[in-house]
Amino acid sequence: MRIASWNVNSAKARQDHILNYLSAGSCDVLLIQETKTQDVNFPVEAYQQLGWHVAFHGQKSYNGVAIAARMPLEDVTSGLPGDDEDEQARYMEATVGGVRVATIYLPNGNPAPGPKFDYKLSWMKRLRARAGEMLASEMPVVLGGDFNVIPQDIDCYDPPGWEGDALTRPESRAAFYSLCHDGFTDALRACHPAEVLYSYWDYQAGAWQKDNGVRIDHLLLSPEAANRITGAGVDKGPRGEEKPSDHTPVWVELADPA
DNA sequence: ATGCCCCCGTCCCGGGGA
Repeated sequence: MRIASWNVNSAKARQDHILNYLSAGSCDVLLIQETKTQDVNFPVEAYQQLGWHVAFHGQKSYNGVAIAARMPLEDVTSGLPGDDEDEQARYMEATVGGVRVATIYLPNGNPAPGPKFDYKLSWMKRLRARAGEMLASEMPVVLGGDFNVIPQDIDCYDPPGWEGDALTRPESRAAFYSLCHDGFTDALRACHPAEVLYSYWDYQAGAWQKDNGVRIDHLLLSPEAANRITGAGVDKGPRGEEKPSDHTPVWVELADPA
């Protein structure tokens, strides 16, 4: 089973890109972020016509996540627990093919320091709490999405230029690695320990052409899922298409359960 | 030091993104 994650920067503006990606057999499950549309306007019929299942959790203009899958989606839950006041649509879970998946659009957190950075860190604390519950379930778990964290300097084309940014600050990296210390595996880094891998290139200043990228889209696997990894990588194709998202998909392949 | 570009919306500018 191949699970991919893609921040599409608008489900409607990127509808053809997404459907082409699914039709091409690129994955079995797609974790989608930044749908930027309310649930009432989500183009659900387009997915159903392809024979795919889809669940979505959105809001007007900003944020929004979705999960598309060949197989039925079970036990869908929307929203990250831990703050009833938080109305930003950034998190959803489902069980598909026996794997518990989460689609994550983690807050950017800039400017840092400041209230937006505080929100990012508190959100990551809530994510760690929820992730701990999922670990305890001993299900195979895949946390996939736009984490808005550049884990290491190798994941950034210009580390000095990004110093102090919310995506590279020590507090952000520590919160990301606390998930790893708890037992989650960064699938792309585990499969490619020394390779430069990027998943996002800014629209501006010819970043894509110059390969000025960063790796901020991640797939974190619980031990029960990590034991089944047969490969992981970046699909750079979609970033080079006409009117692309500024992110490109990352994927992990899991062997069938033993 | 700033903007480059792109998305959205009771929409032709401004807020937000990373």
